[in-house]
Amino acid sequence: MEDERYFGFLVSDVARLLRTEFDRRVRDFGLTRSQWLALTRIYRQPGCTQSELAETMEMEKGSAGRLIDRLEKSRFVVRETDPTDRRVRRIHLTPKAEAIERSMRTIALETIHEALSDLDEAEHDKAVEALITVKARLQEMLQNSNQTAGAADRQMAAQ
Amino acid sequence: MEDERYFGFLVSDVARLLRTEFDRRVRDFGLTRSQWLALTRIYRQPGCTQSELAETMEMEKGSAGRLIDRLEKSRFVVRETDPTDRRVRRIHLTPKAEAIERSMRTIALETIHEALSDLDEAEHDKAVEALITVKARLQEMLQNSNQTAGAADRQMAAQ
DNA sequence: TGCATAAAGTCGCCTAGGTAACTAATTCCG
DNA sequence: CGGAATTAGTTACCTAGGCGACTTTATGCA
Repeated sequence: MEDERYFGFLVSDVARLLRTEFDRRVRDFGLTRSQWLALTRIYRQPGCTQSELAETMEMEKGSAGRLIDRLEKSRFVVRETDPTDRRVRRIHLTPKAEAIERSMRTIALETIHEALSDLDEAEHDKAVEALITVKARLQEMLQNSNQTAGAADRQMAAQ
Repeated sequence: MEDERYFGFLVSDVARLLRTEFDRRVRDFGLTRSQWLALTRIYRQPGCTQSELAETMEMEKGSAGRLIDRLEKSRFVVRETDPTDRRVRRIHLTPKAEAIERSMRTIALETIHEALSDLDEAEHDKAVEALITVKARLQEMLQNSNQTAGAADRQMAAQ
């Protein structure tokens, strides 16, 4: 099938395979790739709010909230209330999470290193550049379709 | 955050953004990117079995089965029994699905074209080559981790 | 000050996909 | 031939993530 060469298919396939492989390698740690991604973000931004986390992970706050639910249930994070703003819940890692942060990062680096082992440095750099370019364009596209949706809403509401 | 440059994060982000944008554009058609991907496969392989579809889509047969459930509920495909093997269910597109096949493909091409519009042809080709390479490596890695780990494997392989 | 608007989270509903256990049908082989 | 192993599919349970409605709390402005 010649659309094995289509960028859209390829990038989705690679993302899925990467996630599956990584999840297999870390299953014994009791968390998943998404959860680990969240942990690394919280690790570098301790006490962040859920909305901030959603922002840096580029996902909906509902999805981020549920991710945190699971992390909290597994005792990797705790939610703390903010004394100055009773809406927000600040996220902190537990010692348990901090203890495995390094091992998880090692596994992540090993996994990606192995996955990329057939690329030389120039090919890798080119691919990263291309992905950054495409990602930026997609973010613009999504922002636009968000705006048009919002504009339509406002029109509807005005009537 | 400097890991915006990490291949693993980038490829996942691009895949997710692409899926979200495409899903937004085709929502009015009543299906999703995954469902459309399945339709294109069935279009070129009418009467395929669910296992064959799972194979070409590189997913578990359980996931493929549920995808077909939804497509069947929306009247895009029908399951037919095979007279020579009562286990299998052969999938066919309905006229409704065939009618929108072309429009969906157009939207897919437009979406990916727009997403890639900041890459020149050489950059695009390089990126596709890199993704093909990485995908092949990941498939090998997954195949290996599928095999039950341990010395038994190496014994098997040695024979 | 008071009210409208915006922001932070939560929840319900949806699709998507993996894993594992299970049934039914078929094939393989002694 | 008959029993074991394989294959096709379904199902239950899990995580992940989008979308929208909703509540609670803050903020901004007349």
